[in-house]
Amino acid sequence: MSRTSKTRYAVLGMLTHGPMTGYRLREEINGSVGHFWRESFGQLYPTLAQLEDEGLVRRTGTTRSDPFELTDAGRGALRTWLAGEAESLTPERNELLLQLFFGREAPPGVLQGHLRRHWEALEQARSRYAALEQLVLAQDSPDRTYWLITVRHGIALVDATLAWNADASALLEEDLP
Amino acid sequence: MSRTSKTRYAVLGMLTHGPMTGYRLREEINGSVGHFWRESFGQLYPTLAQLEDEGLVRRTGTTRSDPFELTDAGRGALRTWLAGEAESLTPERNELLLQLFFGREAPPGVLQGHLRRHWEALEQARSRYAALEQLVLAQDSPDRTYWLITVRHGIALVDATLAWNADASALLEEDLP
DNA sequence: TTTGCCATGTAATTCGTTACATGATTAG
DNA sequence: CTAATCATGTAACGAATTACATGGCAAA
Repeated sequence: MSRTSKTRYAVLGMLTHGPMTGYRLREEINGSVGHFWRESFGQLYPTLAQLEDEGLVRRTGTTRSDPFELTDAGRGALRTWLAGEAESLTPERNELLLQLFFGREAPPGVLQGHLRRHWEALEQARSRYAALEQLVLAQDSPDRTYWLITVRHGIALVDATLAWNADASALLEEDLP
Repeated sequence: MSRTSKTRYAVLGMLTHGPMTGYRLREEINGSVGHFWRESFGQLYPTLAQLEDEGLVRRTGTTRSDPFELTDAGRGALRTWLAGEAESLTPERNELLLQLFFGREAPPGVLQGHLRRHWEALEQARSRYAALEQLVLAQDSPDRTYWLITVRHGIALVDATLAWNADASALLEEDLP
């Protein structure tokens, strides 16, 4: 868990793409950076209210469903965060790895099964990334390079994990006799 | 955040290596699987107490500082978990990627700086993994293969991330003019 | 007119970390 | 004797998800 929430920067950042309602904001976030950053309403709305209080964000109109836009202060806060160093992420808990680590206790075969299912999930993720990459490459936006970089990250990790998965399966096989 | 805590399985699993106190347990966990699973005392002790209540774990002696050992029920619970499918992990939030995604708003040069520092951290992680791998390879334990698999996972991810980092830097350079 | 989507919010709950407090034992 | 390490626990806090509740509006 992060020491302090970064939800605000996801919001401020997305609003550089134009005014949006909270609802839309969440769709955009989970749609575009969903592979490494997701937001829930329970997190989003309180954050949005706080940003409004702090004057980093304002409604473009007067009704409750008018979209929000970035204020100058908001853009400033975003740039300050961008210039700062990201908190190094604490190692993520990986349940599959934990199972493998204690694999000696597992009935024979189940680990291979786990790896096979994991492989299939990875393959699916791989195709989603491939499609997303094509989409980004077809873009003509000043953001294109930045978006491409984040997609390539996902691809790099999935490919590495696929290779590892195959390696792990082979190691398990060798170990059987 | 995971739906239900898996701390208990880290504990039960570690106790297959022999009786241990809570203190020791935490050292062992953070030492051996620390690259993908860490525990804090605030999490560990209550979990241990609960496991004792459920009869999955018992003190080897009568004093407060006697180590815990696995009961038959505990080993059974561990095996049941091992046979089941791991919860698929929700995509981890990655602050650096978020910064890169909104990179258009960043002052020129800072992103390259972020990537360079990230590179250096990765290099350090890489050497730690290399050392750990040698350690595991030198082992002669029935667990060796399983341990190796988890170390290789770390290596695969770090290597992939290093390659991506270089790629990202290059993309940013191209984008400058 | 009713189904579904857009939109906003809150409450309950869970997970987890950090900080704090305490005491026993051991090494110097 | 005293500092470090081993050992146990709790309290405070924060992040985040899930579920729930509400209402407007548009299309079928």
